[in-house]
Amino acid sequence: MNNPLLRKLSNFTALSEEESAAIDECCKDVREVGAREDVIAQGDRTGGVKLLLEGFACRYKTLEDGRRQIVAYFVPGDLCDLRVFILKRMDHSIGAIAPSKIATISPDNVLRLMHTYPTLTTALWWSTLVEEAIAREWIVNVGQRNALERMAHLFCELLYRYRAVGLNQDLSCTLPLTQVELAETLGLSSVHVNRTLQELRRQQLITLNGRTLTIQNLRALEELSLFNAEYLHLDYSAEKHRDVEREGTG
Amino acid sequence: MNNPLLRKLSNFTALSEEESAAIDECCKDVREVGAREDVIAQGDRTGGVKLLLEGFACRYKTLEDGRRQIVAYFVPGDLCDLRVFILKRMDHSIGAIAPSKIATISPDNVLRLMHTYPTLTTALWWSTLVEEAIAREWIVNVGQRNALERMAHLFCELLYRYRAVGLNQDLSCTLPLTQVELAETLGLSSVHVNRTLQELRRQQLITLNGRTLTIQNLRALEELSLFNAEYLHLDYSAEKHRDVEREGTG
DNA sequence: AGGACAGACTAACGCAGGTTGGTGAGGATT
DNA sequence: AATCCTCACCAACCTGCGTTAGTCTGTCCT
Repeated sequence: MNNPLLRKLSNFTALSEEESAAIDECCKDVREVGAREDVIAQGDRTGGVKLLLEGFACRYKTLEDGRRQIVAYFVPGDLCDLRVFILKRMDHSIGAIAPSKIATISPDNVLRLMHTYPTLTTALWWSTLVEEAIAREWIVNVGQRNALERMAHLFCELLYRYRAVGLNQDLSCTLPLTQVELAETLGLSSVHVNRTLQELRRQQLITLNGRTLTIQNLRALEELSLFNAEYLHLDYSAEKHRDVEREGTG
Repeated sequence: MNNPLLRKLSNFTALSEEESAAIDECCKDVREVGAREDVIAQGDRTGGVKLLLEGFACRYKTLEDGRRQIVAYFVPGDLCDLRVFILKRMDHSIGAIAPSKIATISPDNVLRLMHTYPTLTTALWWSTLVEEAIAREWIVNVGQRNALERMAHLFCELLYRYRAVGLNQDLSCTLPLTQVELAETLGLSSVHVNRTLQELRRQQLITLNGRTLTIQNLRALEELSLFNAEYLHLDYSAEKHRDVEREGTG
């Protein structure tokens, strides 16, 4: 199973061979996108659903005066909203941050998939509900947390999301963002992002080398940022773990 | 048509008598909720879909240390997410701000509605896509705009949303929020909300009496806040207007 | 009538984070 | 090898907003 979407959905429910194959079959239309290249631009007519297979991308909105806010990250396995084709135009852009591979799934294929496989439908809805929950948490992040907490929270979220698709290395993951992009994500200036990163390193919570983020002390980072993973709704994998524990003790 | 959901959906597409009746039929289970009363609390098991018929409500998240962030408003006609029942637990709360009437639609009814009426399905998906777009815009709001712009933007959004369900009076609408709640929405302190409201009044952009917000100069308020209504995706009603214009001139 | 309380509003002060204007290292281009 | 970029990083200064600690008004109790 090298399709990250399948790995992601396995956090919600078990999928049959047939269902997995059906999804795989829909991910044949793959495009490579360079770093800092737009996948879809604000104002474009909405096309098919996009699935990030490899790389790193983001949703962002640009204000008329040039200020830019990144409103979501895409890690491999993330879909842009399943029903975008209902809307006429994109109200935001999607851009690659690292070089990426992106599959386009046609509306027809989405509808056919969901019509044929009820389990899959539920699993796909789950993934979009999680995406919405993340958006809400980001509002909390910029609205209530200070710079240090914000950044810590973002790093916790990233690690959990990479874990969910098996793309972490223990407590490390790739972080292909520049400090300016981090600033545009967190609603801070790039100078202050720099200061804040230094503070997180000074407190021995993280290290950064090159494009790799390593979390030194996840527990402490979670406490600092008041991180609560419930909003990621990784219930099934949690249950699996509990089941394994029960089997072990019972 | 006194069901505000129907008025709202009419911004996206025309609905038949039968479709309208089918929705009405699903909104029989109505509950009255007092001001500042929770409808659903964080951690609750997810039940049916909620529809606000009258009043004003919000989604909010509370951090462990007590900080609270309001992440969405509900005006009449707004649904809480159509597929919540897929998730096990609520990761946030929904609370009434003004005394409200709330209909609960069972998962069965949602699924049946969507199975029977394709047009309705699309219209309902549209409404949830708009909800997500609003959440993204709120991230931009707290991330990029300063206090004055933030509040101006919020007021513009509220007016457009009230208009979409015909509950505005020209440039006025109800604003049942306290300054503390506004602060929790905008990621500001209540003191600064007070200062900012005064500044908006000083610039003759708005007036407030009692629970009524009146926008004195919508154009200026939109320019100040870099407001762009596209994210509300009120396409169909815009098209209707264009059609009327064409009919008039052609 | 009088007390209690919620909510709008104010003043004074402090600080988190923004702004400006840098340096310096590394990588790509010519 | 010289030039150009991009990006991390730094110092000094400034300001928007938060914090604290109020007052005042209207409304609901009793």
